[in-house]
Amino acid sequence: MGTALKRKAKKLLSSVKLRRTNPRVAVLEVLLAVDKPLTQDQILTRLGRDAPDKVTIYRTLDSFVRTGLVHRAFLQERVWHFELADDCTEQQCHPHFTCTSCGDTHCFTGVTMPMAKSPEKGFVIGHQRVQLEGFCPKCNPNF
Amino acid sequence: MGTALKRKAKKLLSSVKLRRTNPRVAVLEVLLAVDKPLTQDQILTRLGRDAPDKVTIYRTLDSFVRTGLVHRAFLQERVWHFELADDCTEQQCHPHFTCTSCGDTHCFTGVTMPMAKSPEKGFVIGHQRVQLEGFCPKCNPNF
DNA sequence: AAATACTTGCAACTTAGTTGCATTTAGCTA
DNA sequence: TAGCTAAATGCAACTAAGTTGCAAGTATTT
Repeated sequence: MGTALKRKAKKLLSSVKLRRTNPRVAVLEVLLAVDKPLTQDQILTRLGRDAPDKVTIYRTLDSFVRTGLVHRAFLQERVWHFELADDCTEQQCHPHFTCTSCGDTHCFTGVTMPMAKSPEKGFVIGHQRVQLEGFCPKCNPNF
Repeated sequence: MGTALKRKAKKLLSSVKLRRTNPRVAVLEVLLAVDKPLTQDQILTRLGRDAPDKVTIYRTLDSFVRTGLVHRAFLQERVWHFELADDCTEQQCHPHFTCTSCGDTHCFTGVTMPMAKSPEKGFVIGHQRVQLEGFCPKCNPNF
């Protein structure tokens, strides 16, 4: 893990007043390095040999979500995906694309979607999530 | 359960060449009556006293999804929601709204969203899903 | 009405997430 | 810098929703 990432991770932790523990720095480093939504299990795998307990990762991510450092991006196949919350507005994140062939997920960061409008009075739309499915370039047969 | 619904359910079953069994008719009746996404558990509850086994409901819904009668609308809190597939296009369904206060889900059937555009060559977007969160009229404090 | 392939129900399993509790540790204070 | 204390960790055990295997039952076909 690069030292620059480590430094960035530590800075982020103190910015939200979370204790700078090894598991937290490690998990945050992974998310900073990858910069796309990962499941807890994927994070665990990437931490490799000396990864903390899965419960620690669970609670670590929970603390990140509580402090707004990280978003629960979406639930796919009964698994939460987590990603850094940096470029998301209050109302919506960028769309997420999942390849139905290889299962890989990509952030469509540059793509903006208009907010849906309530069909009738009384509904307050606080947050909008857009999920896309299809083939990624790697799995696209005519590409 | 109304006899009209039952008749409609039976007709739908034969239209997709599925055997007309009691559990299937019952589950389909529930979905026809409610006309919004329900979880397997919600369906089980609505069937009440003489509901079939939860595994039967699981497999029943599976057969409905296979034949295109029903959509898996989305996964919320690790639970699939199922709804009739009638008014959905190939590319997208209507947006779904979930109240963060009472947890109730509504279909925004009248609301259309533009399809997201791929940010780079090679991605094929086959399906788009839009999820909304906020307060429903019942839970909206200023309504 | 009999044959048969499809359905059902039960039990047991899987997986991701979650909780309780004893132990350890980061960051504060003296 | 040592000691204190609240916060964080790891282990084990639990939960919920979905899933599979298999024997028994049933809808459709002939």
